[in-house]
Amino acid sequence: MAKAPRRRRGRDRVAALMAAARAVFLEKGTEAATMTEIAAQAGAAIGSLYQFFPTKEALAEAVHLEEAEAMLASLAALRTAMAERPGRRPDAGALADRLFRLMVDFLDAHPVFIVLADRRSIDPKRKQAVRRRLRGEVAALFALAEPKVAPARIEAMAVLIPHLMRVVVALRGESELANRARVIDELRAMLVAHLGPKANGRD
Amino acid sequence: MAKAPRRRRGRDRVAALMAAARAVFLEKGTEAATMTEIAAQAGAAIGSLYQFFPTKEALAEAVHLEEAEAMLASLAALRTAMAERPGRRPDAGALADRLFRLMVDFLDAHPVFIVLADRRSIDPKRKQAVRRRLRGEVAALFALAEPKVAPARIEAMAVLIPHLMRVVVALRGESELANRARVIDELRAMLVAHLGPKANGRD
DNA sequence: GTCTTATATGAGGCTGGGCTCACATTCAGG
DNA sequence: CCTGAATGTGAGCCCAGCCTCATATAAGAC
Repeated sequence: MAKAPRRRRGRDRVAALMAAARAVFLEKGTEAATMTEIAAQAGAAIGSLYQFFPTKEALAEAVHLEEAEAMLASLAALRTAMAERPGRRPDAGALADRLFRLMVDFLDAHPVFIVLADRRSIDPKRKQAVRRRLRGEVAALFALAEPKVAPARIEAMAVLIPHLMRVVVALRGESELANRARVIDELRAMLVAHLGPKANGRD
Repeated sequence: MAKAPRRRRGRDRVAALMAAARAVFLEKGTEAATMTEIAAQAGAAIGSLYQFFPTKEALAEAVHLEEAEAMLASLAALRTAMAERPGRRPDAGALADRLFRLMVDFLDAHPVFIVLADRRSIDPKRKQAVRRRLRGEVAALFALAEPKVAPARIEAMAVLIPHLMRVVVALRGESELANRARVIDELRAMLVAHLGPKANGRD
């Protein structure tokens, strides 16, 4: 955002514009979405949109960053919760289960996140930075849960688990799929079993 | 393709045009790719491109279909090979391993396939039809390998395994990722173990 | 109340890119 | 050869969509 709002009305406008952007980006994708439609959906004139977001790319990046912060906040909350209860720490399998569910819930509330994380409209450097932070959080969680697991393995899971969300999103995108819940559950079970107490012996 | 080529020269042109389309779609995505650039890369005039493909969407669909047929052909070949050796049939885990590797290899040779399978440029009905056929092949393979596995489970895996390829593609798309191979291997191991001899007891 | 600055507006400039078309060239069959 | 069909060509039409700007209004400071 080039010019941050300074008055109350401006902040409300920006909130409405970003909400509209989320909706339109989700429905059409970032490239097919038009600035005109976003402004209209927010009940604003096109000029107002450009008042706060100098380009379409800047708008996409602002939304992407906001979504990413929400995701990171969820993970950070989980981490502090775990840190405060050293006695009840889950093992790697249980943690993976919680992480998977947390991310699925997040996608319910923020379905546009992966759309933006994928599309080319956003500067690869920014996407990379977000991924790095995300992985850092996931790795920290695993390190907290089971400090003995090999760092290379933790790193691999920190890369893999967020990417598994793409599968969930793709499954949701299929309109005519009878056993969607079943498939998602199968994926979760696969992950949890892989990290379960009996399975973390590999190197 | 609205007008199929009738002469030798026309067939060569179409081949060159589709090759260029694959390259440009892969590099820029279907929406950012321009018909002008595709024609140029094929060494053809823009008019020649429109001679054979009446619209950009038709071109994308033609490429998508061609890629899909190649994928289906690989699977069909595996199936007939298996059917001809009833003695040496792999169990579900071993089959999943072969399938995973086959698909990864396919993505090496046809990296544009998932790009097209994802993007909105292609009619959802067509994409759905391709997915259905793909799932049919995978399910048939599992049914051949282990007829005893519950149909619902086979169906779930037939949905899941192709979608796992999205993860592989996403990993490949990350330029600065040190342990890419390691992560992909972890994913494969996870899948194979899930379907291995000790694991297919769930329902 | 007045002044300054933030915010609002939407007609229109401008450009890129999908697509057309009138005309040129090549090829196969007779 | 000759002729018609297939193929090749690229200037340019057309329009959607990003973005600008001149002008108007609201809101906070004093």
